[in-house]
Parts: sequence; C-alpha cells; structure tokens
Amino acid sequence: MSSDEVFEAISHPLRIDILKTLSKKPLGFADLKRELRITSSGLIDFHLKKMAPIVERDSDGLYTLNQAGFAALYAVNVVSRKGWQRRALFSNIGVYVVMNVYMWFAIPEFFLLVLIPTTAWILFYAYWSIVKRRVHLTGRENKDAETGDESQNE
Amino acid sequence: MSSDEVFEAISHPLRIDILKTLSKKPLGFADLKRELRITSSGLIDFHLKKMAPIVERDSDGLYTLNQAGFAALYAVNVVSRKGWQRRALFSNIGVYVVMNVYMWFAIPEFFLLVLIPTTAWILFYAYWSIVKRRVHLTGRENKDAETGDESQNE
DNA sequence: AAGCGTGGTCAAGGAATGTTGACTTGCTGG
DNA sequence: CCAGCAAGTCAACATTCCTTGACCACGCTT
Repeated sequence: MSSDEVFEAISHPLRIDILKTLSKKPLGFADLKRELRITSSGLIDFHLKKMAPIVERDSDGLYTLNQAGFAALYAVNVVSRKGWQRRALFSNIGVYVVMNVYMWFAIPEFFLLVLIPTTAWILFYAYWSIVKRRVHLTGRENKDAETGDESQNE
Repeated sequence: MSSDEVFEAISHPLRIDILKTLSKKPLGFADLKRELRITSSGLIDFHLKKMAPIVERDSDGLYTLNQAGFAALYAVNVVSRKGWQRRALFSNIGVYVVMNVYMWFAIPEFFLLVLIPTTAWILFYAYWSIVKRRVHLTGRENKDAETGDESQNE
C-alpha cells in the first residue's frame, strides 16, 4: 500500500464525498447513490473501483472503509485544517497550568516537586509540536480552509 | 483550496518524491532534476505545474512548499503510518506512571492529590485517542506500511 | 565566438480517467 | 407471472494525464 495509491483514491471531489459518507456508516450501493444524490450507477461503480485500496465490503456486503480509508479520512482533515494538533498542545498546557495551580494551593511546600517534571514535559511537548510537527499557534494559516465540516474523526 | 486539489497534487509517485525533496530544502529547477535523477526537463515542469496548489517560489526564485504543502507532507506521513499518535499516547501514559511513582516516593501522604487529576486526564486522553482518533494500540495495521523513510516531519 | 549550464516552454501521442446510458441478473410483492 | 427495485457491468466517447524530445533565452567561461 503506497501513499500515492491512497491519494489517488481521494483525489476527486466525489471520492472525498464517498469517503466522508462511508465514514459515518457502511452503506449499500443504492443507499450510497441516494445519500450522494447521484442517478448514474456507472459513476458510483467507477469511483468505488477507484477507491478499492481504501474501501472494502463488510460481512453484510455493505461498502465500508478499511484502516487505510480511515487514515485517508484523517489525511483529509489534516489538510483541511491542522486544528486538533493545536488543540492538543493547548489542552496539554491547560492541564499543566491547572495541575500546578492546584498543587500550589493544596500542598505549596511540595509545589516544586510537581512544577519541575511537568515543566520539563510541557517544554518537550511544545518543542515537538512546534518545531517537529510545524504546528502554528495562531491558526492563521487555516483562514481559507474548508468550512462546515466538523468530522467526528478529529 | 479544496482537499481534492491537494491530493491531486500528490497522487503520483514522482510528485511525492518532489514533495519530500522540497521539504528538506528549497531547490532550483536544475538542482531538483539532479536530486531526483531525472533527465527530462518537461517531466519536472509538468509535475511542478500539477503541484501548483502546494508549491511556491521563494524570494530567491527557488521552489518551496507552502503551508498546504507541509500539510500534504504531513498527510503522506499520516497515511504511511499513524505511528506517532500511538507514541504520543504511550508517552503520555509513561509520564503518568513516572509522575505518580515519583510522588509516591517523594510525598506519599499527598499521593492521591496527584493520582486523581492525572488519572482523569489519562483516561480522557486514552478515550480521545482510541475512540475518536481510532488509534490502534498494537500497531499491527502498519505491518505493510512503507519503510526506510524516517521523515523529519513526524 | 563557441560551448556549456540554468531554467525553463511547447507539441505530439499513447495511456488513463471520467461520465453517460443501455443492459443484466436476482429478488420480491401483488 | 410480471413489474419494479437493488446492485451492479459494460461499451463508447470526450477529456485529461504523463512522458518524450525538440526548442529557446540568458549568462558565464575558455
């Protein structure tokens, strides 16, 4: 399974629609047509065959995403906006602050015992996120990203 | 900037090579040809034009990735293997264990004051990772992933 | 001045993609 | 038994993709 096969499988607007639709629940052929408001059977057939690397049939014969399919869905969300990485960093910082404030009021004499390791962790995590994963803190690079698509997979 | 444009820009093996090469450093036309061991100028020209949504020229006229380009690179790594998500979860669990063992030996009488909030956090993080982000703990789904490609962007 | 490297553009042609619409097969209710 | 729906398959055709190879303009060097 090489990367370009997976991206080929989602490099068409209709195929991204199919990906998102199947990520909600497995569907049969006619249900998929109805859901996407498409009349041509051949069209669905063609694109489903193109998506072979990421779509399988389940035990009921319904079309469903395989692991690579969910990775692809995930990739679509990554490209749409890298928001959750930023949220993960912020939630880590939030936990760090709450934890240390909590310790300060609960047992101030041992405050440093918590502050030092948590600070080390948060510095490492911020370095990893910002430098290695190129997470931008402002989110301005996502200004023109797609909207109205709060996927459950993020 | 829609998702399928970005995926179209990386749905060919050579374009993924270009993406990875330009992620290391911006390059000129001839340098890019040399780096990829390609003799045909037209071929590079064709694929660079295909990659227009994710490739720009910098102030020196060199080809370089824009934000969408780095998101695409990131997506390539996501599809190749979702490993870092698992490592992030494991590193959080590691910090949780070390932190609590440390507290147990440092100030056992206040052990619970740390155990309770950190446990709440780790349970939330595990739920979020496993259920919402479909991270698999075993890593077996990556057995046939691409190898020999330790990107700096992971 | 002739040759070479850089940084491309462009046309041609075969291969692959995208779409339509006709056709098939199997099942089910009336 | 036959109409109608589900679940596709397939041929045909226009369009797009991919690759090759020829060509061009500019600057530098010998």
